[in-house]
Amino acid sequence: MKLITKNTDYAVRALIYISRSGKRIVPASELIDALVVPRPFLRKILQILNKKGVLKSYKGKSGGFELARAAEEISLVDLIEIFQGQFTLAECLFRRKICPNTGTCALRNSLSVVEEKVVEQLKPITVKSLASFNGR
Amino acid sequence: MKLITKNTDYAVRALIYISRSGKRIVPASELIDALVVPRPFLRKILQILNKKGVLKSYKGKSGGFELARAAEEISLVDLIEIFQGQFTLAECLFRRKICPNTGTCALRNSLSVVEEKVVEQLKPITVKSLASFNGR
DNA sequence: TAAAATGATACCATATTAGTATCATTTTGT
DNA sequence: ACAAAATGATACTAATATGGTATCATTTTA
Repeated sequence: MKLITKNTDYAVRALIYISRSGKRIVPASELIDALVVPRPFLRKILQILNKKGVLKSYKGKSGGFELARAAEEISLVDLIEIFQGQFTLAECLFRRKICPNTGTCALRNSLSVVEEKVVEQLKPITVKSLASFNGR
Repeated sequence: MKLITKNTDYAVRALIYISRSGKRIVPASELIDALVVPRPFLRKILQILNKKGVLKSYKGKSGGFELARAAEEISLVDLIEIFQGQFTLAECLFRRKICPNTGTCALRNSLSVVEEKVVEQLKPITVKSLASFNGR
């Protein structure tokens, strides 16, 4: 199972790049060149990040994108939830009357704990921490 | 994002049922009745569990399935890896020359730590622990 | 005022997940 | 012996999610 899809992956890379570039407004074209990512796909991703309040966009000639909030306020969980949806367990299928032990499903209960732990692990991973990871 | 797909989900339920039934050999038909799960889908799942050494099958008239190992030796990670593949990060796309910071990718490094933690969380969740969860 | 940017949106291709269908083979209870 | 009750093997279909394209409209500013 994949923890991260390409949407999220590209989003992270783009955000790291923007973060490292200082407070500049970075146009999509520059990101596409730097990251070697398919143009229309990245453009779509940037638009979503804009709508979700992660990036702020500027139209027009010397427009582009900047971080809408501080790099340390953008966590990996945020991005995963934007592109891959909220963490969920298996759908517990009550409609189909599964779960003979009505009410308290063993699997459900165990997984919701795991879920919390996963989020807890991912939360401190931010654009800031990733950007400053290796000097470069 | 979904931590568990239906394959895994049904597999878990089936294993719990078999575990609770004592050391009996349980036929697929009984599982299908009890769990209200689509017959050919569950049959396929059971066959996979047999091939992977989680269940042991018995053909013929009063045949069926029993656990191939102790319930406490069957962990949720095993099942997830059988039906959803090994935990992986995003593919890091070296072929396409992404990752300007060659060698040590910030995202990759951070995620492999997370990955280990997730597995660590899932490991103690076994068929045994799930089966004995709520008395019934 | 044209160039360089983003916004909106609709579309397509592929992979994964979920589920179905069919027939062969084995075993065993009567 | 043999039919019934089980699993094995395998091929197919449907739905959804993922990954990616393409096009045109709108905005801004050098």
